[in-house]
Amino acid sequence: MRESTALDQMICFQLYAASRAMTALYRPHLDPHGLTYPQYLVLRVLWHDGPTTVRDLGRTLRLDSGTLSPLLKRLETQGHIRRERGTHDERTVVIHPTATGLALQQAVGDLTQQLVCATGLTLDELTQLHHLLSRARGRATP
Amino acid sequence: MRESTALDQMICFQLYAASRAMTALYRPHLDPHGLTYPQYLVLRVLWHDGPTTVRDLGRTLRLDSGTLSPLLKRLETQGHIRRERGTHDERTVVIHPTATGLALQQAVGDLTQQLVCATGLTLDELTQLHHLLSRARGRATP
DNA sequence: CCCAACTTAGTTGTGCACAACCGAATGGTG
DNA sequence: CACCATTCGGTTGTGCACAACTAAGTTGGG
Repeated sequence: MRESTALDQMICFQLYAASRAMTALYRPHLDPHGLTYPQYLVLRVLWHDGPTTVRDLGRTLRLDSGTLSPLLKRLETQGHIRRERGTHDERTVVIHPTATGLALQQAVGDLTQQLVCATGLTLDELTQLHHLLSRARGRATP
Repeated sequence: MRESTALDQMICFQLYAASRAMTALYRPHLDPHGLTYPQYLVLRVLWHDGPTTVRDLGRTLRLDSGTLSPLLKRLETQGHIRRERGTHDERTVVIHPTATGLALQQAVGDLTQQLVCATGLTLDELTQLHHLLSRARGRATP
């Protein structure tokens, strides 16, 4: 089992390094719009799902309020989102994308092709990678 | 190409989420020793390679001095490492593991088995994942 | 030899992540 | 109704990441 030991260690480091490398690939495309990668993820959820509570954003992105609250405050300052108290449950806060927040979807555009090219992986390999990552995360975050 | 678009996006998010899930798996094993995951990575390099310059640590872990300098300062405060100016090139700083730093290798022990179990991936799948992550990162960080 | 270009490590400032905690709102139970 | 555990969003404090900059040391070309 000697290889396994080294391999597992490397997997964890590879994940850590690959994740940072990917966000570095996004950076030059997001920077011109004043966005960070986590902010972009939040906007993607809003573009796809419309107004969303802070709770649901946290569940989707697996981030807690300690991370989301200041991030949302920055997006609000930039005018991309609007906060609104929930009506029937006043504990909740609903995040609405504003017109400028929605416009960003077109402005940022489709980053897919450039990133697929950057990795050099085939569509088949991307599918495999997606499958393995889902499984790896499956038991870890039930 | 509709699937490709969604897939690529998901890959990047999956990497991001999987990486955080993995460090979360390490946390309970490292916390008792007062270590964070990046600190553990630094120590692993020192355990494996012996005294190492800050430059080489950065190259190996793909972290810059802005990240490493304060991290190493904390490891030094904890008594796990010692800094020493390079002799023939006084710009360099060589990081030496101390006795307590080396002892941590035994204290932390082998986290492999528990983490392999946590993911539920087979050895074969781990090998695939390792391969794909290397390739994905390959062109991104030449 | 001398100086300009480069390398190395460190500092500063911003923005995540996450643990720990807080107060307000909610909802079930006696 | 009164009580209390739970949920929700926010704040605080610590530790990465990374861009931009600095200062000290090194090196090669004139």
